[in-house]
Amino acid sequence: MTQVRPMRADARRNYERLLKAAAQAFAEQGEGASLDDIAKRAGVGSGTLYRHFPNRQALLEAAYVDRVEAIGARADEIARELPPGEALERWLRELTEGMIQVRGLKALLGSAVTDDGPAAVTVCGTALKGAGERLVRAAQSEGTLREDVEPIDILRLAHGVATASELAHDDGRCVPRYLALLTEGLRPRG
Amino acid sequence: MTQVRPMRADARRNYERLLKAAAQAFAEQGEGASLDDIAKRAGVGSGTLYRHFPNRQALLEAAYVDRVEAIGARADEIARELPPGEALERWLRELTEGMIQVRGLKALLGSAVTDDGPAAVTVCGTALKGAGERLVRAAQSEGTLREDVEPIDILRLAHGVATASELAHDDGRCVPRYLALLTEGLRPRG
DNA sequence: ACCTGAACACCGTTCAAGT
DNA sequence: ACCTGAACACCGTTCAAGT
Repeated sequence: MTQVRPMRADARRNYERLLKAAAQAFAEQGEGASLDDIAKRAGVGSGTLYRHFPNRQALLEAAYVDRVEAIGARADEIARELPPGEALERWLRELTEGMIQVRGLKALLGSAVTDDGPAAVTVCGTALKGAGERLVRAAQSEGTLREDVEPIDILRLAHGVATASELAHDDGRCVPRYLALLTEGLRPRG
Repeated sequence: MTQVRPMRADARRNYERLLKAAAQAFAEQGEGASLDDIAKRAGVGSGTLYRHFPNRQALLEAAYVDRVEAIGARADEIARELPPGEALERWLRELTEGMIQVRGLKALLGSAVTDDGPAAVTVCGTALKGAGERLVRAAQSEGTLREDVEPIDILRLAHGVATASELAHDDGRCVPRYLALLTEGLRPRG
């Protein structure tokens, strides 16, 4: 195990300022927000940003982990309230709507569920796959979800539905319809 | 009708060189290919590129119209060979695979089917909507496609499936599976 | 150990000067 | 009428100098 020495006080402060500034910037301008601008907002040199976050992806992930983990936790809440099939549907709707409403989140989740070489294990990715896993298996045991579907498929398809809905430029009003088509396709053949 | 005066010989030549260079660059590097690089490949000043194509979107569209129109034409060919429901499925598969195999095409088709203000009528968009329209209506009359689905929905969803498949990084090997789920969901409820 | 900000490379876009 | 390429603004990334 690698010992994580505590950050120096100024480093820790800068780190947190960067996260806050990043969350704001991404929410306002989407995943493409200028990194230089984020450093400026945080009152920090651009080099400091790179010291803490080697690339945009890392910053995006750090800025949104909490939110993604909350989505993961929602899966368990919902599972307690609804029968498996409905729970999965419900979670997928919240997930998809989140991707549309919170700018930058879709991009993050996209790369979190991407098979990109061996190092593709991100915190967000594992959180989502874990949450999806439980819902998927439960629905399959119940018999309301096809057996030939993996959690990762569900996540990718949710991303696809979010993308398709975005093309409509109607603030996600067609999400329910597109999701209904998907969940219909996901039912086991009778 | 606006009379289109023929271009001056050198202009016409540059225009074509740009198209060729653009098609190459987009195919190699995706829709993000450097415009400056395209101008250089075409042996032309960067200002000339902007004179002919006001923005990346215009260039991308011009470079790929032929290909998109070919996809549109395929719709009619397929419609002659197969019953409506199967024809639609088949066309969707070719469309989706095209978006994955030809770099830059997905982005173009995405913006071609986007509702983006009143000026969203692009050549590629209308070609695709026309082709989709015929297949969709035929399948609906036949009773193999839900009535509450518009051609534009189909195109957006195909884009979504392509996006979802891309996340797998397996060169589109999961396209058939994801498309099968979609077409299953598109069947009328019995 | 960490920060700063100048420096560099690269890109999109405009426009004065040229034919 | 059209072309060229320098000029400008902007961005990501690196790194020498500083504390």
